[in-house]
Amino acid sequence: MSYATQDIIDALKSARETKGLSQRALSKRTGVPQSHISKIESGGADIRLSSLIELARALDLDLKLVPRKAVPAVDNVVRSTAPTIPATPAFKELTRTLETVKKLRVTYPELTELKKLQDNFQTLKNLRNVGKDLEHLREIGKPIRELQKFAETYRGIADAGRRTAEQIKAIQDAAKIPVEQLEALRQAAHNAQTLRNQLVHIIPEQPSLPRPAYRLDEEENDHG
Amino acid sequence: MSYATQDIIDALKSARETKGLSQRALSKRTGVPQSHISKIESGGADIRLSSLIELARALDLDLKLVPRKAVPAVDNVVRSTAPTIPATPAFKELTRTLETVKKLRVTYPELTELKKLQDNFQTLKNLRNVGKDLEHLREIGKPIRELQKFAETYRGIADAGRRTAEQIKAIQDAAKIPVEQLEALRQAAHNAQTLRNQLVHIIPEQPSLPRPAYRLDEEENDHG
DNA sequence: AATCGTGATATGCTAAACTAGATCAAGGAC
DNA sequence: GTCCTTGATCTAGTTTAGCATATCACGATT
Repeated sequence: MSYATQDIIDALKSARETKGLSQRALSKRTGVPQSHISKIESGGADIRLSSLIELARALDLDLKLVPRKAVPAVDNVVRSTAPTIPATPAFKELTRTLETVKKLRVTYPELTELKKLQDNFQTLKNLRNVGKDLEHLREIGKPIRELQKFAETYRGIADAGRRTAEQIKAIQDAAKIPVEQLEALRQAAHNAQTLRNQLVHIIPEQPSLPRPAYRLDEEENDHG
Repeated sequence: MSYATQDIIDALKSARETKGLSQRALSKRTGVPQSHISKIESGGADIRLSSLIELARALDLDLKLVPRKAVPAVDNVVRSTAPTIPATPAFKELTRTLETVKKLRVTYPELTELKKLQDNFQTLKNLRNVGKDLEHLREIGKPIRELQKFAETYRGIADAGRRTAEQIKAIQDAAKIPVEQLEALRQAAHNAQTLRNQLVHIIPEQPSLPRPAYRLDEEENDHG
C-alpha cells in the first residue's frame, strides 16, 4: 500500500474521530457496515471511488485531484481554514508529548505501551479537547519524558562510530529499560486511555443521515 | 454515479488530454490496460483508491481529502497555480463557442453534432493550443451562433406564460431546426474534429514510466 | 489501396470489495 | 454482577474491478 493511500485513510479516520463519531455511528450515517469501516481504516480494503466519496461526504470532506505542484499551496490553504487549534498550555503539552512518543516508537517499535499512548494522544488531539488539567497531562507525560532521556543517554553510545549488528544488539541489551520505568509507562498508558474515554463520551452523537445512492447507474453502463 | 465521481473522472481525462497523452500512452505509463482506461473515463468502472492514485500520479496529480468549507479556497489556489490560459483571440473565441455549445445542448440534448462539437472543443481547450487561425474558428462557430439565435427566438415564445406539455411540444415541433442549419452544423462538427486531429498529432509522446507496485501488501493484511 | 492511431467494446478469469450479520475481547458505567 | 459501547474479526454470498487479449469502427496519412 502506498503512502498516498495511507494518507487518505488517515484523513478519513482522523475526520471521524475529530467529529467524535464511532465507527458504528458513521456506519449508521452511511449504511456502510461497521466491520467494513474497521477494515478500511486498518488498511485492509482498497476501496472504490464511490465508497470513498460517500464516506468523505459523511465526514464533510470533498475529494480533489490537485496538480502536484499545487499541493503545498493547497495544504497551506486547508491548514489555514482549519478550526483554530487550541492554544491552551494543556493542548501544547499534549502535542509535545505526542511528538515525543512518536520519536520513541522509532527506537522501541515493539513497546506496545507506546503504541497505546500514541493512539490515545492522537485521538485527544483530533478531538481538540484535552480538558483543562495541565498538571494531569504533565504527570501522564512524565514517564515518557524520562524514557526519552534514557534513550538519549544510550543513543549517544550506540551512535558513536560504526558498530556491527552484534555490538549494537549488545548495547541495546545493556540499555534495557528499567522495570520501574516500564511500570510507570504502563500506568501512563492506562491514564491516557482513561482520559481519552472520559473526553470521548462527552461528545453527543449526531443524527444519522439517509444513505444516498452512489452505485453506478444502470443507464450509465449502457454505452452500446 | 454521483457528480463528485464524475468530477474526478473528468479531471483525470482532462489531465490526460492536457498532457497530450492517448489512452494507450497512459496505459504504457501505468500498466493499466487501455480498455480499462476507456471504461474508467466513460464512467463504466468504479475504480479502486489504489488505481485512482496510480493514474493520478502518472498525470502529475495528487489525491486530497479537503474539508468542504475549504473547497472554494482550494479551487482558487489550484486555479491560480495552473498554467496561464492563453489570452489569444483564437483561444477566447474557442472558449466562448464552447460555452455556447454547452448551453445549446441543454435545449437540444439529442443533437449528436453538439456533443461532437463539445468534445472536440473541450479537447482543444485542454490542449491549450488552438492554432492561430481566428478566422477559421469563427467560421466553424458560425452555425453554432446561428443556432443559438434560432433557439433564443423560440425560447421567448415557449417561456411566455405557462403552457401545457402539449403546447410546449407543438411549439418545439414548429421550432424544428431548418435543414440548412443542421447541415451547416454537421459540417462544423466535422471541421472541429479535423482541427482537433491536426493539433493533437503535434504533441510528441512522452516516455513511459515503470509501473510502481501499489497493491495491498500481503503483510498489511496480516492484522491478526 | 495499405497502414497506423485512437477510443470503444468484447471475452473470460481471478481476486477482492461490499454486504449482512454475528461474535469476540476489552473496557466502562451502574 | 449486568449491560452497553467500541473496534476487530469471522462467515458466506453477490457483484464487479482489473487483467490479458483481441477486435471493431473510424479517421488520417501515404
